[in-house]
Amino acid sequence: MRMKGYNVLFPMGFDAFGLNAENAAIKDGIHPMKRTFANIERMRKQMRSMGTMFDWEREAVSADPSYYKWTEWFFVQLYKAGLAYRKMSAVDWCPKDNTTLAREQVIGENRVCERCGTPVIKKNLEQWFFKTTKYADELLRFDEIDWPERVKVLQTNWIGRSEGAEVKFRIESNQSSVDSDQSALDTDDLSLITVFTTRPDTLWGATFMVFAPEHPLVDKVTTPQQKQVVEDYKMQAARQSDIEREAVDKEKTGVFTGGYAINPVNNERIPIWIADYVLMSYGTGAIMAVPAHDERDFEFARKYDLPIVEVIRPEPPHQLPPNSPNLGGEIEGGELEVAYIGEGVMVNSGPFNGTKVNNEKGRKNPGIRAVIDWLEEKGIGKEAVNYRYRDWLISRQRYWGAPIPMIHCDVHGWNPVPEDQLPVILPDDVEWKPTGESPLKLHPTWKDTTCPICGEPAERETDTMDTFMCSSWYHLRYLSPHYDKGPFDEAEYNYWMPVDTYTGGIEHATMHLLYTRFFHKALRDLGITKGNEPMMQLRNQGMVLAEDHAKMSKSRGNVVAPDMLVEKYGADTVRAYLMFFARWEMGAPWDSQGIEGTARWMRRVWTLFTDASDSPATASDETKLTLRRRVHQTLRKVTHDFESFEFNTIISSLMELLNEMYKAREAGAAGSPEWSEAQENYLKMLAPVAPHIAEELWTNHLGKPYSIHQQSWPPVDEAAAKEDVVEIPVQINGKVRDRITGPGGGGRGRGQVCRAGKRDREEASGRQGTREGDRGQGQTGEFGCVVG
RNA sequence: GCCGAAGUGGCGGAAUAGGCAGACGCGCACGACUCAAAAUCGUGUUCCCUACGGGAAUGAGGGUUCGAUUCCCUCCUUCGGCACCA
Repeated sequence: MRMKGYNVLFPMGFDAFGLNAENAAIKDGIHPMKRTFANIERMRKQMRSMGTMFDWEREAVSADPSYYKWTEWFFVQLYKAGLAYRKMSAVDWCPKDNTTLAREQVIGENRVCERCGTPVIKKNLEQWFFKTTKYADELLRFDEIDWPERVKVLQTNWIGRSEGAEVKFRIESNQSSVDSDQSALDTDDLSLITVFTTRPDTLWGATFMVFAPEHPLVDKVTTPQQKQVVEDYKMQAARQSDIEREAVDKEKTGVFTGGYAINPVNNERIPIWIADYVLMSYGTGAIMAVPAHDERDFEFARKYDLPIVEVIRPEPPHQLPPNSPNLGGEIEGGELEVAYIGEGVMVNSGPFNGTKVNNEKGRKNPGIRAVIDWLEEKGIGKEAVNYRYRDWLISRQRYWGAPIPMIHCDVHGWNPVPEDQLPVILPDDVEWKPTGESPLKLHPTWKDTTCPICGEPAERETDTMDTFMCSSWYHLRYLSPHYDKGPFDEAEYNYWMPVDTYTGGIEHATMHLLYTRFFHKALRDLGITKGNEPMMQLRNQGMVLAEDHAKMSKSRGNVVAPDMLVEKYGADTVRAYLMFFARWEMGAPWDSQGIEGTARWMRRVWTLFTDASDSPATASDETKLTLRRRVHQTLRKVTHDFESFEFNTIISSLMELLNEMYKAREAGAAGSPEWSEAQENYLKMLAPVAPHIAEELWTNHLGKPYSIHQQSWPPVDEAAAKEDVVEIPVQINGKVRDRITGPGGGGRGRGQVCRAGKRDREEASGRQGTREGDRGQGQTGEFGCVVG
């Protein structure tokens, strides 16, 4: 890119806070601060030895107070904008790391901690959150960015948008309610319960309601007779781990509360049950159950003998294709065998009987659209959207992170640390080894401060921030890491931002990459950043696995150390091999033998350029033209492949061209202008791959001015790259029958169909005797070809 | 169950607006140089066959086409994500 005349900023920095660093420090017994900065120093050395061209002037380190001052500042800005808030809820807790985690940091169906792999548990705690859900809809839009489909799909699934309706059900007044506070139930607000459904068209089939066991209204609806079973069930549900509870194949369980609700569309009295298949954390924690058209409700209704009312009926059989399977059981009013999820017409649905229902979601479905309009008109429900996405929990009960700059006063509650007092410095004299408590809480004096409102004694927040907070804005700090009047210098921002190309692993898809997009959009609304997206082009690199096909890790002892390789083979070979040995986006297991081939190539490059066998050019014109054609074809390919991240084929093209050059020299091309051009272009193409050898050969053997890295990228001479003869095979029945040659037409843009003739296909087949005779009988086959 | 990605030699991987599959490299075999080895250079290396010739083959099976790794349909396998989300 630099050789193409762009000003490129390739910064390097260290996201040095966080569990990884802290846990490693605990293990080694070395203070995380000391350990972290020692590690950074070692990595800087490794990077330099690889010949990387980072702009070290712009290095940023998130664990440095000059950095986390602004991490804290951003927190304050978000707090002031109402995007940071504190709430009590059931949160994920890692029992090994002794901290809460964000929903994104709980991985897989075993629900393990993203850092240490320990299964997480739920705890009811009051924690700080960022209101990421406010941006859910906008985060689903990717039209401005060139990101891999994979990442977009992962983010879309993670946000999990579903369209439907909210419907209000009245809870029947229950004179004999367990709750002694009768008045609570008498008010309209509390006697209404809202449910979310994606299928409002099935409302007439709602024959019971189910609450999550933890639902706050459970006690209110439970009758004295049912109190004991309800309490028992709640206890049992609470004891179960999430994994047990969420196991899909588990048989559904639940108990009747004794209470009833009124289905607002037909005033039917329907029983209210509690069951653990309804989750408190999604929607409103209560559902309307439509057993005829929902598999889960169906299973539950069957088990507990609850009524099943069919409200969607498949179209009459004569409209179905013959032999189509019985869609959802008996149509003639009998008992359904399974829940029917497909399309059809509404029945038993009062004013909507006969309305068609298809498989579309939301308003695109005529049945759903009609019912939503009707609900809104009647005031008993409205169109609604629900997400599985949650707000971002950022509190960590850990030491090694940026302090959350908030102060709690008994009188004035929570208030941010005044901006002129930032940063809140992370003290280094704490007991940072694990005790199960927030380390900062145990510091004798650190938390003592005064309330910014009244000046009376108050306490600091002793939790620290999730490190993903640090990494949500580090691209901005690179712009001006030494700037102290703000998080970044606006002039630099205007010059560089947004990030043109961003690379990283796919594992960040629903964490860092989602957080940083949220962060950018939130800052945009605060007037701090511009544009809608922080990173325009994203490419994911694969992972280099160890030779045993496992992930490289110190504990497995299968790590290949880059500095050892550099020492053995030199930086150029290591760099080139890393580009060559696997597809960049895929990654592959390391192959320590394969690097020999790349080393051999480097030696052959060296030999070709340093052998003093440049005799007067004796090669034929054809040899020279062919050489030139190969050079420009390679140039075209290499230029293209750099842009599309196909680094492995860059190396193989350069290897091929080198082989061609050896042949051309053999044929006496050395000394000709074409030879010189080939040499120059070869080194220029080699320069980004193997910077050291390219420079050495450029300045010392070709005698060109220093530095090759400041040369401009050579343009492709399309005329020279053009093949002058193109041969197209013509095949019949998979056999090559004929060949047609024509002038090379410069690659693309061909499309002239030439009718080379007509031939009876059967005759052709018969002549080869490879085809059964009844094929294509009597037909006249026509074959064309395309000439370039 | 739902969503997504990927299946090509012993290995990493090439080739997709359809055009001689296996580029390039690893490994392996043979040869040259050498007293010898290493390095280097050269030749060969998908599989099968009555082998100067022919046949099969890009996860499996169909389809479109003169021609399919590439486009369409149905499956299978592997990996990743989500999952009682109403």
